[in-house]
Amino acid sequence: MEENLLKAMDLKNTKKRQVILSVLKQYNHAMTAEEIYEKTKPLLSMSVSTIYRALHTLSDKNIVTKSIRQDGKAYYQLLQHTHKHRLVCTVCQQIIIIDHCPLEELEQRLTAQTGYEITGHSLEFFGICPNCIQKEK
Amino acid sequence: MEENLLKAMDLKNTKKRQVILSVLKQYNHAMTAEEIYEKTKPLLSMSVSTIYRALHTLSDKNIVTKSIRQDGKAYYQLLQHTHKHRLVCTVCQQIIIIDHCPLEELEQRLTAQTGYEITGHSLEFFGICPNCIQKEK
DNA sequence: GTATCTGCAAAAGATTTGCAGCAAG
DNA sequence: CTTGCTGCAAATCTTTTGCAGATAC
Repeated sequence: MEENLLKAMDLKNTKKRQVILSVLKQYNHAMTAEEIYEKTKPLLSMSVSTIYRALHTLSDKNIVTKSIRQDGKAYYQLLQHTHKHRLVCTVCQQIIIIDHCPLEELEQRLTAQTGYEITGHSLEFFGICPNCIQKEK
Repeated sequence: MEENLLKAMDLKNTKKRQVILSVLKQYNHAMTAEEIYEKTKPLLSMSVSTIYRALHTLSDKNIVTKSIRQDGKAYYQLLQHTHKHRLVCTVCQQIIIIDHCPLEELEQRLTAQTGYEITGHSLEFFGICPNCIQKEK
C-alpha cells in the first residue's frame, strides 16, 4: 500500500519510508518530526535527519502536507482532501477539532477575484476553554 | 503617544521601546524581529535581543500581536481590531491582502457551540498567482 | 536607591546539509 | 553498477537566557 504511493512518485521504496507512511496513516493527524521519530522508533529505528529528509521529499511529491503552527513547529500529515481545523485553548492546550471547513466558498470567491489558483490555507483558532475561564475567576 | 501606551501598562518608558513602537506604527503591518531591527537601526541602534525582549513584553501586555507564519518566523504588529489576512503566491511570494475577515460570524457560532472564549485566529491562503501560472506552462 | 531594562555572548531548539558509506532498482 | 537513500556530526537560523552593567522613576 505505502509501496504503491512511493512507486507512483518515482521514489525508492525503502523500509524507512514505508514505516513513516504507516505511522502517519495509523495516527491520521498532523505530527511533528519528533513525534514521528518516537512512534517509528519501536518499529524500525532511524535518524531524525532521515525523517526530515523523507518528509521533505514526500511533501514535495504532495503525499504529505507540511504546516507550521503557532508553536513554531512543523506538523506533517498524509494529504487529505477533507481536512479539519482546530480550536486551541491558550491556557491548558486542550484542542477541539472543527469538522466542517468554512473556507471553500470563500476560496472560490478569491479565485474569481484574483486569478490565483488556490492550493491551500492554514487556519487555527485560539481561545480559552470553559474550564480555564472558571479557574481564572 | 507611544509614551502613554507604555505608561498605561506599567512599563518603563524607554527610548528603545518608543522607537520600536513608532516603527510598528509607521509601517503598520506585521514585521519580523529582523525587519524591525533593520528599520530601527538608523534611528537608534539596539541589540536584537532587546527587540525580542521588548516584543515579548509588549505582546504579553496585548500592545502587539505575535503570529507565526508558514515560513516559520514570528511576525509582530500593533494590535488592531480590524485585521486582515493574506493570499501568498507559493512561487513568486507575491501577496494579496484580503480586506474583509470572514471569520467573525463563524467565531460566534464556535463560542456558542464550545463555550470557549475565542481570542484570536490565524489564517493564511496559499496559491499560484496568474503570472506564475502562465510561466509554468 | 531600586526595580526594570539592556548588551553581549552563549545556549537552546528545530531543521538542514556535506560527506562518506549503503541499499534499491 | 549507479542513482538515490541514510547516518553522523557539524552548521544554520531564529529565538531565548544568564549575568553584569546601565537607566528610568
